[in-house]
Amino acid sequence: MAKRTFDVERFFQALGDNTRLRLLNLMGEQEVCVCYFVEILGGPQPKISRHLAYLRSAGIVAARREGKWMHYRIVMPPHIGAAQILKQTLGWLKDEKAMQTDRALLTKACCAPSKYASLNGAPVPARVQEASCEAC
Amino acid sequence: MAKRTFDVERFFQALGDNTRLRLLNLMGEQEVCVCYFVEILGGPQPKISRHLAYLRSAGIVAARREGKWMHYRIVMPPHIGAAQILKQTLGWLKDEKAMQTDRALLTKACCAPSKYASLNGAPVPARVQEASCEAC
DNA sequence: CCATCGTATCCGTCAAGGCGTATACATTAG
DNA sequence: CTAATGTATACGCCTTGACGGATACGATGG
Repeated sequence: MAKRTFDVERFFQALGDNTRLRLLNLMGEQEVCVCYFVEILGGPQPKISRHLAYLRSAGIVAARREGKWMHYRIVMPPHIGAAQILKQTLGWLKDEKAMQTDRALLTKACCAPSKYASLNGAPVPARVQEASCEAC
Repeated sequence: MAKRTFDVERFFQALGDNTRLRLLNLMGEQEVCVCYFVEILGGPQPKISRHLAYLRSAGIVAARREGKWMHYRIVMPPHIGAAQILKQTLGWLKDEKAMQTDRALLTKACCAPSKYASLNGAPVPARVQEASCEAC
């Protein structure tokens, strides 16, 4: 189904777009529902979906369906070198101011999804569900 | 002259091409003349030149003229995160079989440039010049 | 069943970028 | 000066991919 040899070019190309970097940053170690991406990044939903499909085709993220909601999470590439690069990139994104803002918005949205008209009843990301949510 | 804010997208896009990865791998820590790139990668010279220009525009390599020869070397990006990614990428390339082959060809070419018809009189890369050349 | 909601894919358009070929530029040799 | 050599850019062609908008799909609820 997937490619048997990891495509290095595709991997770096997947990282070469700011929207995709923002998506990866929001996922971090947790699984996030598409509706939050749409809410936070603000663009039209097909745009988000297309970038997620790109990341999936590059072997960087995986999707899981839960009812009508799709959850995306980062998966480490089978290639050791690429996995290290990806980890390092995620770590560096955490230091970027704009990325921190995105993450803060995600935390807020997950703690009070009812505040967002379009997110009523939306599932909460896995990691946030367990802890750190009473901090809000 | 150069961009004052480092372009992250451009940086990753620069790494998303196998020809450019091969060029970076050949440079490693040493300065290499364009004629060696052409010799080893085998393609038409304008192709090499265009990829080098791309790397230069992304702030990853710098050029130095010496007579009619141009020497290219890797320069660490001003962005700390990007610099780490670049270092890690270079380290991983050293483990790739195809990349090792390229490096071996460069060492051979530098030790016996007269064997290559098109390289007569070509300048030898800085690092090879100093040491490790009697190993051939 | 049909309606609705979340998500994915299709469509046309456009810009970026890869390629080969031809040509321009820069430096040195004669 | 002109010729030759190393390198860079210009050109045309083609593919990839980003976008907005429309539409299709999939699951749930009535």
